[in-house]
Amino acid sequence: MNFFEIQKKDPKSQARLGVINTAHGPVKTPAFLPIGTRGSVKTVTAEELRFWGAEMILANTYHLWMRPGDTLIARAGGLHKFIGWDGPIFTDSGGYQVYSLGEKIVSSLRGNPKQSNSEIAARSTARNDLQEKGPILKGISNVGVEFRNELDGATHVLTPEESIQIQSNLGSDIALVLDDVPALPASKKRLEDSLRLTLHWAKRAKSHYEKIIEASVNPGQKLYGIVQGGDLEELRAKSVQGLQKIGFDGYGIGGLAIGAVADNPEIMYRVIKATTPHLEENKPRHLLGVGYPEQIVKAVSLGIDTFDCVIPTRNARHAQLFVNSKTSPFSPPSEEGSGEVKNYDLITITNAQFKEDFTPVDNTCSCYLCLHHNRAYLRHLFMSGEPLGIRLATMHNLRFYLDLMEKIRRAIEFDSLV
RNA sequence: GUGCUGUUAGCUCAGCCUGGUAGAGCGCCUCUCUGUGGCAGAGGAUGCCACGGGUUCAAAUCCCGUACAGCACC
Repeated sequence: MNFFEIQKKDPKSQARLGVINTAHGPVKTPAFLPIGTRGSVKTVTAEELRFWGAEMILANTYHLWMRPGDTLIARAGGLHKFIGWDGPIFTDSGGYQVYSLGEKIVSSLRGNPKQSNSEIAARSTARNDLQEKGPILKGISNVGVEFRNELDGATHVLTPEESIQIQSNLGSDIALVLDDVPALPASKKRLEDSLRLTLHWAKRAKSHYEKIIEASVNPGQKLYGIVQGGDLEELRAKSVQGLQKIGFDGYGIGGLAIGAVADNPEIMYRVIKATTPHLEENKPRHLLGVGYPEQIVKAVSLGIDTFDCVIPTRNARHAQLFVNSKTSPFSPPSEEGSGEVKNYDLITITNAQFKEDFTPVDNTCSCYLCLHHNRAYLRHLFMSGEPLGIRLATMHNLRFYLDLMEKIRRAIEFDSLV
């Protein structure tokens, strides 16, 4: 049985319908992975996730390393047993924290919705500087990344080997190599340096993986390389070549859900378009950290197989819910440009307009929230700080995303994607 | 009944002494969030300054009275 099997290719796009066969079972693709950074998809149970159609979840190396510790989890019998989820688990390498923990330092630079390009550039420069010499993220070097743990103030160095070792102890089904995630916009030199480092780390990660995989908590664990290179197409191609030389079971495509790229998805589409043709067809492709529903649909059409993103779960905690609109999910784009089709509204349930709205959040949805409660009640729960509001909203948004993936798979099957 | 203190934004209060037509915190309203941030931030609305007189070029501010509240004493 191959790790990845393509069942059908869409005749009109690069989309693929397939199955990833992991050591803990199959994952139908295209797939969305709910995020459970600390070994928990916030507020929901494994049984609920499975019921809604989640087949694989994502957990985070860095956070579990810090607490409760990967060796403790290994003693518990691995992450699957520890958290009570016997389905496939995908682990991020900690590479993103190179970016996100630097981000925390410059939080005062965030939050302005209408930023000029120069402001975005200033933020990116600040982040890149911090990534090199910031107080929490003390430094990136050939060796690895030095973090100062916020929990106890101690410094820890995460090396490519350590990241693999931790993921081996966790026993995830798909592991990622440690990568450097540069903020965009960034200079060509910064991107070249970053890519050189990421490839250097990837080689060391693979080498360590080969040494320890037999004795790992999960010997069936697969390893993905991560394509970097910022917004420069030639660097992305170079990145793919470098990874192919090392040899991986699949690919993460990184650095496309942050900063200037998040603000302008066209960059993301351009980079994906320039990347996927270089990748082997029979290896799965994961787009790290993306995204909004229309971005997922578009990325699938460009040849992406799996996604993970905080949006459905985090936005739920921030009172924002996805609601289906009347238009067909895959009707042709009305305007030229991205080819995105936005077929939903993102409502903020705390808005005063819902104070006396006694209708369901989404009357086309069959989740627990929509079947049993109305908007006014959900708003009340949020306004009162009742935890149930967050939980119900999380359930609804995950249901929305997992339904979207089901619709996408069906659309590929019946040639009706876009 | 007498004395003292108080009455300013939805709430809790600052400003009064030394006059120049109002502030804070919370709440409320809106926005932002892409390999997690139950976080954080940005912006916004709201006042017959208890009421009635007076002094003054000008009163939340000084003076007099009234109402209401709290405390103390009868």
